[in-house]
Amino acid sequence: MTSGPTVLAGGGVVAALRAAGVGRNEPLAVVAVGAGLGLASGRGGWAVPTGPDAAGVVTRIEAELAPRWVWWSVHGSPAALVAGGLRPAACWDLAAVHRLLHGGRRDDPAPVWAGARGLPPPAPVPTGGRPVGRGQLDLLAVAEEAETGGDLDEPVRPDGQLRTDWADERWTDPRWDGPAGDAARTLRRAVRWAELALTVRDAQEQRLGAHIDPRPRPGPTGLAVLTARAESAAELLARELECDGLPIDRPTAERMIAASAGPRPRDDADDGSIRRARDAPVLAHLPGGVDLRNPASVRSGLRAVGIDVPDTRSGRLERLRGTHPAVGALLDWRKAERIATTYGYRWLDTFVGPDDRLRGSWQGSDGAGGRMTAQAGLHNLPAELRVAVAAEPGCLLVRADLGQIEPRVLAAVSGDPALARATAADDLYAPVAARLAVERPVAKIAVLAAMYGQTSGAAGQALRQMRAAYPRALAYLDAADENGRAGRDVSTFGGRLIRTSSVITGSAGPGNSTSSGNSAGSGDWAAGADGATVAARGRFARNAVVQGSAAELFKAWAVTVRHALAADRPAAGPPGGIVLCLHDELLLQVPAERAEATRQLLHDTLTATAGYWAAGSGVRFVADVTIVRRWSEAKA
DNA sequence: TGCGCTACGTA
DNA sequence: CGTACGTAGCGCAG
Repeated sequence: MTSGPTVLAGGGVVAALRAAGVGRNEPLAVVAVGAGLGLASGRGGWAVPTGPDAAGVVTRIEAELAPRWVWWSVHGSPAALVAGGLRPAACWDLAAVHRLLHGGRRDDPAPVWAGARGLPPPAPVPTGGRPVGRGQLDLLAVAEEAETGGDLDEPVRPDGQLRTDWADERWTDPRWDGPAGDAARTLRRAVRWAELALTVRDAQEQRLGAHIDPRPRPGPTGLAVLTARAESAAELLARELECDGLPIDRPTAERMIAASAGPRPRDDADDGSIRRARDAPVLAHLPGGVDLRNPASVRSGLRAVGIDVPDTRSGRLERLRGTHPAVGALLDWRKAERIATTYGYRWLDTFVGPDDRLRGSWQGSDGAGGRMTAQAGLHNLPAELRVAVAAEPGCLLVRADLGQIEPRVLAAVSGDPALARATAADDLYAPVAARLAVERPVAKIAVLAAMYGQTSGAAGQALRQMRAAYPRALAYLDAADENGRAGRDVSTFGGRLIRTSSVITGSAGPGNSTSSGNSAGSGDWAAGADGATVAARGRFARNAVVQGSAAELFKAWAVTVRHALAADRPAAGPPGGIVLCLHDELLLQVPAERAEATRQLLHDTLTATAGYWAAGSGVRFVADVTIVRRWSEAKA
């Protein structure tokens, strides 16, 4: 270590790594800095001055050696590599695996390191590089760290935590190198940083391997490790989705927006008159002075024409469509207004690039159960706008969705043999209905009520029947509910820790009203909450174990599809790829002549994924695949 | 300016 | 008093 890492020329890096024994699927940590790359494997560390071609060098290593790339977070320095075209087959995302093991949504190296070393999590550090949350105390801590940390080339503080000025990955601080920087020294730090990443990975894998599988399964690698790999790849996929975008037929999008919002306004005054024109048909049915964008005003306006409603939600008003012309006009207006405000010209101009691709940021795992999330409306595009999502010339869209994934996942994770038998049917609700001796719609309500915790209405009786028919599935859900009520953390099937004790969501979530923030310890968690809040936390946990496990299966499938598509990459022409992930649905764009083969690929990959994910459970998963030009042509 | 509320889009 | 998420406009507090 005193002699420093080996310095490799960019051209000779593949040969040198191969000579050192770096091979397929073998962990190889990478850190990209301005001057080049820091690489580390179990066989050594290498500094690779690349200049601006870092992505090219890494891509060559990938093509020749296909290691398992290890990075602190794909949102960190590797983001530039992905943006530069790197499309690796395998990776290990320390932050993603950290979230799997410890819950939460932290993405910065400091808590990842702390988690791997069994240290308490450090205070959050925003992009600015300064801790937040306790004000001056943390500023003092930073100063203290600089004083007591000793060697600036040593990333670990005396207390075992990471130095924050290392963790923010900006090693060109003039305190160290002077304003001009010192490229060689920065590269040495990058290698050290990569070596640390490798130690974190090893600790994570050991911890994952120690996870006791909920059900016995064949093969040497437990589900937790496989899930860690899939979650890592899902974060990578998220970056790729950000880069590649969703193909949009811009003229059609413009036409759809114009139909709802009117023509594109030339200026503010024009915008005002277009808005007034949109409002006019509704206001004609209401007394003067009503503000359509103010629910309270709308409610009093409706009362003035004899419609008395506690709120003006569309679900409530829909039933009153026939009673007064104002109702229908208002509902139609609301739909148009949604397009105009959220998915209008501003949305188009902001998120659809000159190459007619809709791009937003993606998270591979967010929220309670670790679903993927996306911005820019990618996850809540109104159905009527899907007509504007269209394959480019020479390509087709392939849409695949997992049928009834949540009850099937419930059957797998709970190990309920009767529910597992029901998954043999394409329509799971049919055998459930037969078993409960009820109509199919009732069976569906009963299953959903069990998973979501609904207690009111027709669900009550059906729920009792469910409990009798599928006791093991219901016991699994009830246990999650009870854990949530008590503030005990729960786990998904793949081993994701769901912290019921500190999650903060909306008012319906477990962290509402009186218990502001996450400061409350788990001890007074249940005691301080009222009955409704406790019940909400129970429902949250009940749902999270199913939704979260389903998210893991979905992502495992998605990244398997991604991998298979890359292996199938045509010699010439555009490669096929995933362009959208939507909880239980994949949207692919592929060359037209490959569409049918892609259909088969989707089924095969699901079989393979479910084969290990739900091994031994007897649960069948099904995908519905349609090949279309436009997303709207796929049946819902 | 920031936050809670209402509302509505998706799964 | 069925879950999760993202986005926008309004009203209010600061």
